[in-house]
Amino acid sequence: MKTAGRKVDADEPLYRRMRLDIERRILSGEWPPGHRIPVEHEFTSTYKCSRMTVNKVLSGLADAGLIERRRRAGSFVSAPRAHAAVLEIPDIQSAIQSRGEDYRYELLAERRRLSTREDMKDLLLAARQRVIHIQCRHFANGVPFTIEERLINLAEVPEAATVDFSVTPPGTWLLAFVPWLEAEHRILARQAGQDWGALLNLPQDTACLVVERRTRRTGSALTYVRQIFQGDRYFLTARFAPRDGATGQSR
Amino acid sequence: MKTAGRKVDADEPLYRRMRLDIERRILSGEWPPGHRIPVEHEFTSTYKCSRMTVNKVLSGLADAGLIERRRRAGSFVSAPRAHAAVLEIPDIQSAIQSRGEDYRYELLAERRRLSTREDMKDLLLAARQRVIHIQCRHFANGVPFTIEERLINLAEVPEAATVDFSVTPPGTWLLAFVPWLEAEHRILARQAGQDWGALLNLPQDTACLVVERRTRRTGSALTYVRQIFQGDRYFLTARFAPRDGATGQSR
DNA sequence: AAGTGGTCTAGACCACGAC
DNA sequence: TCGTGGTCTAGACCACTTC
Repeated sequence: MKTAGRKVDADEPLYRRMRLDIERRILSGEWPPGHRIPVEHEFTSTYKCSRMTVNKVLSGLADAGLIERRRRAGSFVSAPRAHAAVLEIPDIQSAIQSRGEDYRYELLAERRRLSTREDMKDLLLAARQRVIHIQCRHFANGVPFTIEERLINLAEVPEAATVDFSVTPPGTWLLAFVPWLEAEHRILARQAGQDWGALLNLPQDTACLVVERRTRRTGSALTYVRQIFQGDRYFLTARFAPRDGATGQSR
Repeated sequence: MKTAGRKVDADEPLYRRMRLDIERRILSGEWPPGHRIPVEHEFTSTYKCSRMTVNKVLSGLADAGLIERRRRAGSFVSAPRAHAAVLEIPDIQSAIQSRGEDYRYELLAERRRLSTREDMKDLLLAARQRVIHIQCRHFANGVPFTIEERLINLAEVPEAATVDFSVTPPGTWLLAFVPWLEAEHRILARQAGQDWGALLNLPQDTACLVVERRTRRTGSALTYVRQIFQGDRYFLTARFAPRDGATGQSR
């Protein structure tokens, strides 16, 4: 075992150059969907490296969905999966402040109660639980930016009972307090109507963007939130790169 | 080098069990954000395996954004990044048909022209190019489902000049023809207005969901599309799982 | 200076599945 | 059957960064 160590060929690790090479071939269409790419052994010759290194690259491409690997058959360029995009839905407070705007928060209503039938559906509850129901409003530069309606499941997040939500926005508190969750989102458009119009200071027929999110660990949801934005004042952006991007910009 | 080969401990490869173990600790809050997790060498003892195997797991967690790794300092649980979600934006035709509904397509207008100033912005063109401008409509069970306005950059996709878009929906053709692209999405809400209302058979003030997408390889865009949906008839769903999900459901 | 992760090797055995 | 990928080892040297 003489070994490694020669490394630095161009300051860029071998596996990354290999990965980019292959991605380029796929993205350029040189290797179209369905194309069988070289087997691992061929890559070890081409790049003069061990099979482990090749395997790391090809496994990564398979994880990213760019190729599919089948034993005995080989590795094939995948067909693009419609359009998958990574959507970043930021904390409202951070979003407003990061744009250099002044942030203000207002609690409109807070009720603690036993879950209604609808609450149970929103929170995926199997039985009645105590919940907190919050309605609040976020301002950017003094103008209503979004209204928020939120349920917090006290069975899953008992600490929420001790928080003063007249001061602390529930989203900000939850994000800081509860680590790493799964979330399901639903995005739709709806007319403001009387309630939303009054709260967002908009004509009743204005189109609003509605983002609903259910946040959970495994079973019941911890919280359910519906945020309403003026439709053309706020928008979501999403980006898809064949990975390296979705994987978290990396590098 | 005696070796490997003992493998099958529980039908589940070691690296996956290790990965799930660590994810569980992070998701449950046992290892909260900022927590320093054991160093690679400790894991080799715990799991009685080589450092490569541990490294594969921890590197994967770092790619997924669950931990951050710093030389000499160690590996730390990340703070959750707002809410990242994987948004699937399907091909219209597939989406309608996969719900068992009847799909119909109608070309409203097609023009071939030199890019206008606005086209250049939408397609990120540096110079004037020939483009195809298409307006079309998709029906589900005979009812207008979405209207679409699309630009195709003939400099990047010359083959589009030969396609009969009165028969083939441009999105379907592009998805099948052009492999693996990057895409940027913008999602917003807007009132129907006169044009959209007439085409979607809606009152003018109806809230519509607007999805704009620019698809590119590296430089200029290949195509730019704006799709308009009745706001409460269609919605987007997105899901975030701390990976394994975004990485492509895998498994 | 020393501990940590980053990368890599040259093997190994296994399981799957196309042939 | 046997080529392919799947997983794993027991080392190695390096680079970085904190101590």
